[in-house]
Order: sequence, then structure tokens, then C-alpha cells
Amino acid sequence: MSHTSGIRQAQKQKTRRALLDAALVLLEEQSLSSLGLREVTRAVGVAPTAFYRHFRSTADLGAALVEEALGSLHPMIGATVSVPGDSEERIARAVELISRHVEAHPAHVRFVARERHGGVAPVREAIRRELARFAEEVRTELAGQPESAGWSGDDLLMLAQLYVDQMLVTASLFLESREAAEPERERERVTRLATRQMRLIALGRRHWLDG
Amino acid sequence: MSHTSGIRQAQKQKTRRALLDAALVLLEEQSLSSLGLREVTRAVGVAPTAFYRHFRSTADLGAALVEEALGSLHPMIGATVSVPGDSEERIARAVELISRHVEAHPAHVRFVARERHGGVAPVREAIRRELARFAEEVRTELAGQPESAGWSGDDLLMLAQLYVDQMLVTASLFLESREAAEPERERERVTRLATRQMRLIALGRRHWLDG
DNA sequence: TGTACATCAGTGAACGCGCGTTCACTGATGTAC
DNA sequence: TGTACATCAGTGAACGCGCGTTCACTGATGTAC
Repeated sequence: MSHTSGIRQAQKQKTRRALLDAALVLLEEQSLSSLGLREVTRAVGVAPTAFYRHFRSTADLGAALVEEALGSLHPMIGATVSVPGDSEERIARAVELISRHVEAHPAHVRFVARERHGGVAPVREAIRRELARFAEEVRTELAGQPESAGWSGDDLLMLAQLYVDQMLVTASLFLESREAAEPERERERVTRLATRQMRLIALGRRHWLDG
Repeated sequence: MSHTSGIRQAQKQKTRRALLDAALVLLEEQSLSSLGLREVTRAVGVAPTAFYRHFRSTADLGAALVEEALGSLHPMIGATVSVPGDSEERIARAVELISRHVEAHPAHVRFVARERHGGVAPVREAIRRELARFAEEVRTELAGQPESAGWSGDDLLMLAQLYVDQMLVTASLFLESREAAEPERERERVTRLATRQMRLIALGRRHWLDG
């Protein structure tokens, strides 16, 4: 019947998943441009040649990881911006969401942070494209808020990009906090820092049209 | 006489310089964790074993590059923050300085952007330490400005870190602009974007103590 | 349901290649007298 | 200034190793009748 059900397809998906997961683990300690095909298959327990049934190269596997990692970031960014409440509540909730996302998907976050400026051009380009899409979506969210009355589309995109970059910086700090001597204390320090930075940006936003 | 003059020392320094320069060129297209010792010596035209007269490993060479790259970033950051004039003039001058720095040291900027979250832990750590030092210096600069009256040291550091991250984001955008279809147009777009983002942050700074 | 054939995910041997590292060396430069 | 010895940046051969890729294969799963 279906081409995507059946025992054979299920088994193939399972192996593919295992390759992606093994790669994510290996990429915690190295970058994509030094990741070896044999390393990945060895970690999974299949023959090196099995790799080619799923990916053309490790760069190709990397492209698949971009889609997966930014797919998981997508709902988080949407939720971060569209949270209800007053400014202060929204900021607290946004920082909380970023923190939870890092706890839930540390390998994905690390991968994006590392490969965003990494040595594999197509992967870098794929991340750049996805982040540009995110910024557009954030702009659309922002445009719907009463605080954005009178803003040009251009200025809204400027603000959206500032938010997206700030989210990535914050996510990266949360990631590093996991390896600190006292992770919980460090996580709280980052929460406090990110909250105040967001607050300052929100203040700037509020007074943007003052002049 | 001196241990650091003499023909032998001069020649050694020249080879060391050549190794660093060759590495910087190679690192435009890949990351440190995949850079090979033989690659570097081949590019310079010396035997692979000559490498060991200068560095223990490519990671060690990377650490030397951190020092060099952030040493060149150091005066730029100081100049960016301590420029005279009113807020608008200072912002324009700061963005201009970042743009010029990227034009003058593109390989250094790329190296820092790439390896800040790269796969080589000691290099990552060295960059983190240097950027923390920069943030401290920016805080000191900010503390001397009249706009900072009434600010806590903690809040000033928060703002300094926001500035440092924003500078790196902007530098990275200028770097990417060099590879755009129309580099000059793209550079102007980035200038306009970065200027407005800095302006928004400056607005937030001005109203930080309002509440 | 049973049979005969097609598909295709994963195998395992083999390949040529470039890697990092070792070692004893060479010969120009430096030093002591 | 000249001589005799020490230093040490760079050499070149050799090593064992893991890499990516090829190829013909196997055998479980899928399909047609």
C-alpha cells in the first residue's frame, strides 16, 4: 500500500533517526566540518556504507539537522513573542521559555549556535535562511501588537532581528550555564541578565517614536 | 646579545607569522577543528615537522590566533564606546568603526565569530575570557559618561554586554555583506540596520531609570 | 493462501590517500675564548 | 679577527592509522498473480 508505512520503511527511519541522534551527540564536542561518516556509523553500530542509504555526506546530514533544530526553535520563538500580559510579564515568560527550550533541546541549540558561523557553507546558508524567516514571523507578530502603532515595516523588521539575535545570545548563555560549576546559580544569573537586557530593549521600543 | 634579535630569531618569527597567516586564510573556508597541520605547512612551503618548532598542535595555533584577533579588536571596541559627540554622532561613528575594522581584518573577525562557539574547547574558552574582559572595559568607559549617573555597576555591566554582543552581531553582518551580490549596497543596508538598533538600545538606556 | 520474482537497507572486503607524530639529520647562526 | 664548539630551526624518511568511497553481496520485505 503506502510507500511510507511498512516494516522496511519503519526500519529505515529508525536507522536514520539513530544516525541523526549519534551525530548530535558527537557534535557536542566538535563541529560539523570535522565530523566523520565512520564516526557516526560506528556510534550507531552499522556499517560505514549504510550511511549512504540515508545521506550523501556529513554536510547533507548537517542540512537535515538544521531543518530539525530550527523546526523545534520555531514554535518557541512564536510563543516567546506572542505571550499575553503586560511588558514585564511577557519578558519574564519569554526568558523562561528560552531557558526551558535549552533544557529540552540542548544539542539542537548547540548545533545552531556552532554551525551558524561554522565551516560548512551550505549549512551556514540554511541556518541564515531559516533565521531570516523567523525574523519575518516575529515582525508579523509584533505588527499585531498595539505598541507597534505608527511603526514602519522596516523598523519592525529591525526590532524583530534585534529580538531574534538577543534570543540566540541568551540561549547560548543558558547552554553554557549547564557546564558551570554551579549550573543552577548560573542559570539564575543568566535569567536576571537576559531579563534586564530585554527590559532595556522594550524601553527603547516604547520611546522609539518619541522624538 | 638579546635573545629576541639576531638572524635566527627573526627567521623563526617570520616562519611563525607565515604559519599564522596561512592558517587564517585556510580558516576562511573551514573551522579550526578540521584544520590540518600538514595543510598549514604545505601552504607555507615548509616541512610538516617544522610546525612543531612553533606550536604544539593546531589547537595551540588557534589559541595564538585568539590573542592576535582579539588584540586587534580591543582598540576598536574602546574607540567605539569612547567617541565624543552627541548620541546620534557617536552611534554613526561606532558603526563606521566596526565596518572599517571588518574591512581591515576580515579573517580575524571571521575567526572569532566562527570559533566563539566552535568545536575546540580551549579556544572557545579563550574567546569567552577575552570578551568578558572587553565587557568590563566597556563598563568602565560607560561608567565615566554622564548618562550613567544613578546606574548600578551591575546594570552597567548588563548594558556593556549588550553592546559587545551587538557589536559582534554587526561585525558578522558586515563580514557577510562582503560576499553579497552587491557588497556596497549590502554594506549600506547593514549600516542602516545596525545604526537603528544601536539607536533603540541608546533610547532604552536613556529611559532605564525613568520608572 | 501460496508462489515466484523484485526491491533495497544494510554488509564486508578492498582501495588509495592524507593524516599526525617519531626520529636522526643538516647546516646556518650564535657564543666563548 | 679567527677558531672551535653549541644551539636549534627546518628537513625528509618512515610509521601506523582511520578516513571516504567502490563494489558485489545477502536476505528480509514487498508485490503481482
